[in-house]
Amino acid sequence: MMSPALTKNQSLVLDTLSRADQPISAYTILDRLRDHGFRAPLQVYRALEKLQEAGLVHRIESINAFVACAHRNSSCCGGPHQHGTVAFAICTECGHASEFHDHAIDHRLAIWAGERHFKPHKTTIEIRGLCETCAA
Amino acid sequence: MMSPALTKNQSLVLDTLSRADQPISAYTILDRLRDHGFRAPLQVYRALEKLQEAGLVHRIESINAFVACAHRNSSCCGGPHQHGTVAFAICTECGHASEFHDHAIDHRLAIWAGERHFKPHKTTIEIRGLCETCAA
DNA sequence: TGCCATACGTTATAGCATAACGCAACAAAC
DNA sequence: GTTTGTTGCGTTATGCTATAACGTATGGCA
Repeated sequence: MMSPALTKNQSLVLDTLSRADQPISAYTILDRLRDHGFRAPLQVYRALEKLQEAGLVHRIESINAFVACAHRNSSCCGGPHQHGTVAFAICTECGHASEFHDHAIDHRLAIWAGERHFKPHKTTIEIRGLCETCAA
Repeated sequence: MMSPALTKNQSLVLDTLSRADQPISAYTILDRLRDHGFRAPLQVYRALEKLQEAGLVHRIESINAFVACAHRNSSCCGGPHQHGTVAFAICTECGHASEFHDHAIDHRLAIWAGERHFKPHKTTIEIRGLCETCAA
């Protein structure tokens, strides 16, 4: 379970995501790292791929954006990165995304898959709508 | 709740999706309708937008593809298009997508949203993995 | 008839993602 | 210490996905 240390590019991308207050696109990351020598999209996408594998970054499919894992330093759900499916609630007004986990949902999905002998690899759960502030 | 009849373009797009045995991209739809006079992506996207509003077509976010609603002629879940959130299990090997619904999951998501005063607009649930046939 | 809403067709452009090439750094095997 | 394999890096080019902005056409209705 020992992961290699992050490379320079991977650290830069993760830092950029950590500093963002909402999910941002790969091209936004690229723009924010031009001063650090980034020139091409692949530099971003390659780093993102590794960070996702390490569970440090999540991709939000419905908006083509990326976000640092909100729990990468916590011990919830049995320890870092031991948790189940990641879910997001994304405000379409302010762009903020809340990450959460729900074991009951995981369980229901596991039951559905088990009954049909479907082997899940990656599950996406995303709610788009208005956060409390923006709905008011 | 009376929807206007589909336009010619909308019918062509829906027919194309109904004939496909798996989700297909907007550009694939475009290619399959060139013989019917389609020339530009917007002709497809505009039809897809209306079909989605009518609940006849679903977009699968994780693969940027579209599929005809599997239940558009059924009376499950209290009648046509009265059902809750649509979920998909997509086989990354053969491309097939199974549409399903789970009220328990809907309920859990509703609870999460309610506690945080989040107003859901559209919810995405997608499991990518291997179907029984492809996993064997 | 005039107005309005909706759909349509076209061109252009924006935004997201990967293929394919070669090079560099580093560690394990010999 | 050289070979070899793996991983990451940089660059160019390309492909796929989606929408902006314009004008036209159609049909309902006052």
